[in-house]
Amino acid sequence: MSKQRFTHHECPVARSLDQIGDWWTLLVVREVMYGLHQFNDIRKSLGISRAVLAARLSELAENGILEKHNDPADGRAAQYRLTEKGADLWPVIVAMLNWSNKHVLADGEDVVRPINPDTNQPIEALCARDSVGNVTPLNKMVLRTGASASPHLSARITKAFPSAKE
Amino acid sequence: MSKQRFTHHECPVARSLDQIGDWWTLLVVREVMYGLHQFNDIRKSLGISRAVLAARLSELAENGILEKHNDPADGRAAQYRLTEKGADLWPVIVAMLNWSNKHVLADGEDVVRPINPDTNQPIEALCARDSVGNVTPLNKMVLRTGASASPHLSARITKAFPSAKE
DNA sequence: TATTTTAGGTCTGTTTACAAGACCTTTTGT
DNA sequence: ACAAAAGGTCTTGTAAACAGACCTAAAATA
Repeated sequence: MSKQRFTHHECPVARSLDQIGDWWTLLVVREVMYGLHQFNDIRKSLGISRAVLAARLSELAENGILEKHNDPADGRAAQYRLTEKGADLWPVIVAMLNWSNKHVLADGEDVVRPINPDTNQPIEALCARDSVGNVTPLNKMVLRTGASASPHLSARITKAFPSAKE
Repeated sequence: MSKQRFTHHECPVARSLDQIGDWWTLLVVREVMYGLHQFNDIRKSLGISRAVLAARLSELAENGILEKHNDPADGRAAQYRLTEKGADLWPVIVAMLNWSNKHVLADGEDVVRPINPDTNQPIEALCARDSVGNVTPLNKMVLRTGASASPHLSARITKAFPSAKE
């Protein structure tokens, strides 16, 4: 059987991995975020094969994460730009960057850090702002299922996050 | 040639994808976060093949994201538990969950949301707390390179995030 | 005690995905 | 007119994912 996709999984995390979970995909997004917009620039920067990059760019465009534009200055060239959906992957990238800086890189290795430009300070941790404006550390957040969740998932989440009970 | 790994990439995001970017890997972590700790429970919940799950669990354990314990009550069973490094993937999961809820799921689909248990409100957006305690929206954060970055990467990041200049 | 079931795998054969590099088409520069 | 470049596709070889059979040790059952 062919490689399984997560398109029809119930869990939103699985559904997102269906769009950004392939090998290379998130790195292509990151390259565009970091300012590369042309096929060959991305290819050289990543060392990815032509066929795979073409496939990834086309999937990302199909999923509305990137948009392919014609370069007005060069009829051969294409310009890949992030959509709003693509730009909204920024928190995912920052979360992975923080995790990597803390747990993957060697001690003392300092490659790239997120910075608050107002204070010029590195960020310490991610937190969450709720719909009434309260800010809470992420490790206090819990999950709760909604109307579209199956009874099975609701039971699991309720058990895993008991403090989320009404 | 075999599939490329990102172990020796300069970028921390690539280095993290080297550990959590394989197909199924992050879903296995999520299942453990949601309270499944046994091989067969994870397998049935995800519908993953035995061989692939065994490979993923072993890679996750090698990378210090999970720990395999003996079940004291059942000599056959193993207990897979998150390490601190594994638990620290929570922000990544939450970021993907938010993105998926906003951009992947259909309108009105409400499967699972992160909730602030103090206020009982859903979270609106992720934000960042810097090292002096200031909280900023994530979209204001910029990247800056450190001492371990190559000149090439430093130039790219400086160009992509001009507001991060000293 | 003997047998069956369960947990957690490994092994086999098939299909798919990724890698390297050749090749192609259109546009650009000389 | 010719060469180079942009952005691909195509081909071939290897690695990984799939379903399902098989295996071993421990537990439950008869």
